[in-house]
Amino acid sequence: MDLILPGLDPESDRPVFKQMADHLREAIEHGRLAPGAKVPSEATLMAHYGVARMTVRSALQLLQSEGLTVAEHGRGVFVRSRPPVRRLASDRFARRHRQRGKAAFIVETEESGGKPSVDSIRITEMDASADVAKRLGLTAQDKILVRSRRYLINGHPVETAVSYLPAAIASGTRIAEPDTGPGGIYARLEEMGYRLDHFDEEIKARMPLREEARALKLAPGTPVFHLIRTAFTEDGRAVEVCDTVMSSDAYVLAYQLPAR
Amino acid sequence: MDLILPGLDPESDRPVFKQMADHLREAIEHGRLAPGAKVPSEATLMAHYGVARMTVRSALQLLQSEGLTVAEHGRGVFVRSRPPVRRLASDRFARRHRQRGKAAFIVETEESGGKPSVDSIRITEMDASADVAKRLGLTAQDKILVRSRRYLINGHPVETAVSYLPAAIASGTRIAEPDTGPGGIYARLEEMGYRLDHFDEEIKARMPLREEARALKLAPGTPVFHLIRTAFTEDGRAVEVCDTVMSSDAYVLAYQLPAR
DNA sequence: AATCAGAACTCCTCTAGTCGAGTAGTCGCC
DNA sequence: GGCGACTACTCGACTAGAGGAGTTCTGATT
Repeated sequence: MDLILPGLDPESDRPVFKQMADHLREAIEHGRLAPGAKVPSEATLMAHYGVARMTVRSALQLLQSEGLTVAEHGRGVFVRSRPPVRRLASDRFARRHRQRGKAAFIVETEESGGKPSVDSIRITEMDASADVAKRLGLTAQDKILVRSRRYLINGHPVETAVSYLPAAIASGTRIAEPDTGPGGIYARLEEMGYRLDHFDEEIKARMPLREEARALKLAPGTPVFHLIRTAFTEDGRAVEVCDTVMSSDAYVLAYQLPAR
Repeated sequence: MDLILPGLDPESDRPVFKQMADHLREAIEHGRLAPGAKVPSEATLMAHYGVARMTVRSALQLLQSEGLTVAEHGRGVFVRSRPPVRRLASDRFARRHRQRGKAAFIVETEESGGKPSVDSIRITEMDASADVAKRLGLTAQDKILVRSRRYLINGHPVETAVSYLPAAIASGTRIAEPDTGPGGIYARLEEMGYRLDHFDEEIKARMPLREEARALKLAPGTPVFHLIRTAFTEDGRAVEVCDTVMSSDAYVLAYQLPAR
């Protein structure tokens, strides 16, 4: 733990706390402070730089907001170690996977050696919101079945998802029950005659809302993927909209684009 | 500007500055503080809540790190107004677009009514890094042509991109010149006989590095998309890797996934 | 040897101020 | 009318403290 940090540049007009953050950031990026390593304590940094506590805290705050460190009350500040990421391939909703009998999330997680679980399953019925109605080609009068749940890997939450389906299709079916059975929602839809053709996915990245940060136990400085997927049948009808929020450091998304 | 904020809850064990941030966040999310509106000044908030200046600043800092507000020195703190987003469709690299003679970025931006521009074009040649070599199926000995540039819309930077191509393919061609000509790199590759088949895209979201934040003039609390695209020819050869960093609030990415 | 109490160390919240610097409006002078 | 000085207001950086609460180590006691 004998990290060597440069001194401050009194000539520079860069604020002291930013200079300090620069030094630490540089040490992290060059591996002198490895993932999981302990960043010098506030007291140590105060002494080394000869500054007040609040100045040290500003520097540490900056690094934390950049997602480089996490502070643990009573223990110290540590360099973030990125958790193993899960790769979402573009063929993840292919029929051949669906027919093997498990939901996409379960299969993928087990294949990569993790223990998948799902909790907070809630099913309600409500009027369609404007956005969902538009995506499903419905009007505001139409009823919607709403299925929300949270996905975890090894007990660690990574994703929340809310599916919206026309009540006319899904109400009273197994889709409206907590356990949708082998292959999940999409397998049930196909059994019911809605042959799926393709999905449209729309991806945004942003900082999480407060509830999202809580639900996914996100460290400060972790953005989320906000993904909205619409499922289309072979006759061009939208039958499901799935709105998911994913911890950005648990996922890499992968897609294949045609060049022709 | 007669925003009404609740008082503090002395019973709560939630820190004062977080309670204040909650109030302001709630006002922003419910539109009582509209995008572009001025958040009450530090002095006003000090008086309203009866707290010290640093406490007010902690609350404002929190909102800023969540990407909800921007502070302007000497003017005030304002609710962030999201810039118009550009949607990247999954067919954006289809041959029919390429053959119309302009690069994908230019066409799309003009279609959505913006003025596209490209700057900071730099072309170098170097040894392949391990990651790029692997993606291109080369060894560390192979030379790589590196094309980096920055894309702007209406003078506002939105994306930086670095393309890596085997020097054996691209060196000495128009791809190694600042202006790659109509249709861009991909059109040149196809002219040279490399018929493109598909692209693999890999998407991560994270907080920007310092240089990225500077190059894209990102407001604090804005994550970036980090997208790595590999171009494959019809015979399965990787001919280009493009590493791009995009301001997350300038883009929505859209993809189509097969269900079969 | 095991356990418990305390000390030492960590980060967290908050106060009460100082000085600095950018912005914008007012008001008087030319 | 135009221009500059002044002033009030804004956020930015920093100091020097306080008490609190969670963690870890250590040493004494059983």
